[in-house]
Order: sequence, then structure tokens, then C-alpha cells
Amino acid sequence: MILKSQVEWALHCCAILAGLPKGRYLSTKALAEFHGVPKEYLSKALQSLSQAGLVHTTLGPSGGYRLARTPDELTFLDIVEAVEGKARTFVCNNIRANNPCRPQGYCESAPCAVARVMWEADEAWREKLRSVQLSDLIDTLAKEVPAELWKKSFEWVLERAG
Amino acid sequence: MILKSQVEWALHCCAILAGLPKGRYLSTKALAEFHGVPKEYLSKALQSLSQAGLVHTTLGPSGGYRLARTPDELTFLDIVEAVEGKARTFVCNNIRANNPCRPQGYCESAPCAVARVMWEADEAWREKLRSVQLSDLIDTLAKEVPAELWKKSFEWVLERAG
DNA sequence: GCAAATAGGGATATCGTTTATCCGTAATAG
DNA sequence: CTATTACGGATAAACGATATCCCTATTTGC
Repeated sequence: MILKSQVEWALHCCAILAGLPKGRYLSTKALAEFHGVPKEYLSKALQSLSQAGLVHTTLGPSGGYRLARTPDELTFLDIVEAVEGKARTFVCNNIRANNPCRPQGYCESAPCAVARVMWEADEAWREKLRSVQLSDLIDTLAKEVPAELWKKSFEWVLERAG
Repeated sequence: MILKSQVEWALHCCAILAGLPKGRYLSTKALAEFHGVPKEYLSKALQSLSQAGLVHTTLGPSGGYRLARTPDELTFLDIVEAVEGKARTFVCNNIRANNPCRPQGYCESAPCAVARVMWEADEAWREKLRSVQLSDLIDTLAKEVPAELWKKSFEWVLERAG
């Protein structure tokens, strides 16, 4: 069970978009080049962000993406769920219903106890992702990324932002 | 990203094995029939439990599986990891290293900040699974499953336990 | 108005994983 | 000795992740 690589791409792209001056847009082409990932496929991930309402888009030359909210209003969970979906990672097939001792037509009152535990763990995962905002990531990166590289990257993006 | 159905099967099988009298074994055939799942494929899941040391096996007629530890020494995480593996659900491909502004031969000091957050969430998921013991599940089932069904199921298993 | 660049969506192809089955081997109980 | 079992390897089908291509509508700048 491994998350799509698109999740990683989307998170990194949002980190870049967070640094865009207000009103500017960055294209798929620039984001793909910056991260060294296939443009056409990255486009699908960005479309997922768009459909989830996390980013705004414009068409035409100088078009592209910008965040729809401020970085402190965007959580990791928002981004992960936009790409990966909101479905739980554990699917209950209710195999207890195959119990040969079970009376005919017996109807379950509660969700399977096994599934409930697995869903609680799933929720713990989501809660952790919900607790981290995009702004937290930016703060961390600002500390960790060497100043020179940080500055150069910012300029690189600005040159291409429409 | 969805867990294998084998995870569900393994959890339910362990719950059944927890009810076995000391020293008795239950075969793949019986476990597969009880849960209505393909015997050959379930066998792979049980082999995973065996390789992880969670269950003991014996060969021959009246052979099969029994728990290697008491239900309060077996956690959900033990079982989930035995089947699903211990690898993290988020794989960092270190795409930040593709940054065109990055100086040649630059070597990262720390794991990617994005990956660290994702791994913390993964750990939160595991911690939750680690906190629930198989005995907890048995307690819940003992309360929720109708007494009649509980008794019949127990008898069904005993008839087939070697 | 026109040309270039863009997001968006659909169709398609490739690859790896999950799911599933089959078979041969070794061990064991009766 | 026979029947039954766990175990491992080989194989195949089904599915999702990855990736590419193409067409359309829209927008910018000339």
C-alpha cells in the first residue's frame, strides 16, 4: 500500500505556489521542469487540486495555477485527499457475513469491529495530516534550505510566473 | 491507496485462532470456509503470519495454525505489518533534488521536509494499530456478537480443530 | 482579428501490484 | 501406507498507477 507519487508532486507544487506574489500564476510546464517530473502527468495532479478547489487557474499565455487560500488555510490533508481521494485505506468486505453458523437473513447492527479499529487508525493518519498546514512546511523549508538556493529558486519561479 | 484484502482476512483469522483451546490447530481449509474466501489465496496470508512468527503451524491431518502468543501480546500492527509489510506508505522520491537552481553535487543534509510530515502521519497510523491488542478485539466481539452465534461459531471451529 | 500558450478532458498504452489458481514437495497423523 | 496438511514456486488474470497523446476552449499579446 503506497501513496501515489502524485501526492508528493502536489505537496511540492503547493509549496512553490505558496511563494508566488499575490495574483501571479505558475504554469504546469514550469512546475514540471522545476521538479523534474513529466508535465502531462503532473497536469493530472494539478487538475485534481483544481477540482478540489485548492487552487485557481487561468488560461492562455501567462496562465497557470495559484493557491485558492492562504498557506495557513491549507492542510496536508487537503492536498493529500485532493489527489488520493477521501476513501478510507481499509475496505471492509464484511466477511463475517460468510460465517456458516449465521442465521439466514441476519442483518448486522454495527460496522464490523475489525473495520472500526482499522478506520480509527485511518482517522489518526488523517488527523495528523490535518494538523499540519502548508505554512508550517514553508516555515520549515525557510529554515532548512540554504539561503542562496532559496533565493535562486524564488527568482527562477518569478521569471516564469505570469 | 487501499490495504490488501489479505489484511482483513488475517485479522479475522487471528480472532478465530484466539478462541482455540491451548494446543489445538485450525487448518487453512476451515478458516477459508468459515470466512468464505479462497483457500489457496488465504494460505498466502497465513504463511505471512507464520513467517512473521505470529502463528505456529503443524503439518499432516489435524494440522493447521494456532497463535504463537497470547491475544494480549498480539497487536493489530503485528498482524497488519505481517501481511502488508513494514514499508512506509509514503515513498520520497526526493524530487527537490531536481531543482534546476541546485548547485552541482549538492548533498542533502536531512530527509525532505515533505516526507518527514508524511512519515509522521504514517507513524500515527501505526501507533494507533500498535495500541490495539487482539484481546481487545475479542472483548468487543464477545459483547457484540449474539450469544447464540458466538456459541455456534465456537462449536463449528472446535469440530474442525485438530 | 490572429498566433501562441495555456488548462482541461478523453483516449490509449505500459507497467507493477493485487488477486487467484495450480502444482510439487516435505511432513505428519491415523 | 494413505490421506491430509503447510509451504513455496510458477503462472495468469484483473486492476490501478503511471505516462503519453490529442483535441477543445480560453486567454494573452501583438
